[in-house]
Amino acid sequence: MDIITVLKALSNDKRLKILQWLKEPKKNFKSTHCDIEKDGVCVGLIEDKIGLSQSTVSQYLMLLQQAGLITTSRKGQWTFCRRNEKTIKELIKTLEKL
Amino acid sequence: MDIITVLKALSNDKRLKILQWLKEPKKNFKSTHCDIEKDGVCVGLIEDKIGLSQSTVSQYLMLLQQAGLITTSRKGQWTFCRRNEKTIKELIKTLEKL
DNA sequence: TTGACATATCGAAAAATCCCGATATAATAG
DNA sequence: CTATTATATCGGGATTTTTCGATATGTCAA
Repeated sequence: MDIITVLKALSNDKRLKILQWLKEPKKNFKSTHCDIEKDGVCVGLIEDKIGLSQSTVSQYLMLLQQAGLITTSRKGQWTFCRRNEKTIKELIKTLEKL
Repeated sequence: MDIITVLKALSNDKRLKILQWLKEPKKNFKSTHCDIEKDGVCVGLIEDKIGLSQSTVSQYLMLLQQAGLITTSRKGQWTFCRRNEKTIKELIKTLEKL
């Protein structure tokens, strides 16, 4: 985990929002075509909710992924996202020692 | 505490370094003219150590202060800095709930 | 009050971030 | 194979961040 990369990724209210939403995917997203609990949240659902362009969301998710804050998995035509609690815990541990 | 302001302030390795140094002022700074333990660390000591211009350091400290991460107090010609543990704890709490 | 030291503020160049629309790619339905 | 849907990537304009040198301000000592 690169602490600066992680902190930068979090330093944006839209990206922070995404991470918050992904904490409780079922509560925050509704899908007709997939099981959010099981699969995760697909990119399109985030796009619909956040009020940013498709390309921006795609780039933000890539950023969050590179920081290790989310993981993504492609299933057919969809890319599913979940939080990566490991990095979030690591971040908190690092900040506690800071 | 504005979480985005705090995260932005932390998202820079020099500023993070300053905050780390201020965790153990006595270990990280030597002063001839003041009692670090009692007064805090004066701006000049940070300037000497960090390898940035005086103006940049002054601005970074202002930024950290505005984020609530440090407090400063003027004593005579010196400005002394200390960590503000309150905000750091608040940040950690917020991230734990995130 | 004048000089020396400590710090703050100003103005700006360079780099990074934010965010978009257009376009590319990948997968599926028909 | 082709159109449609989902996502990724490219190129770029606008804004913010990074960092500096120059200058201003504030304080003390002589």
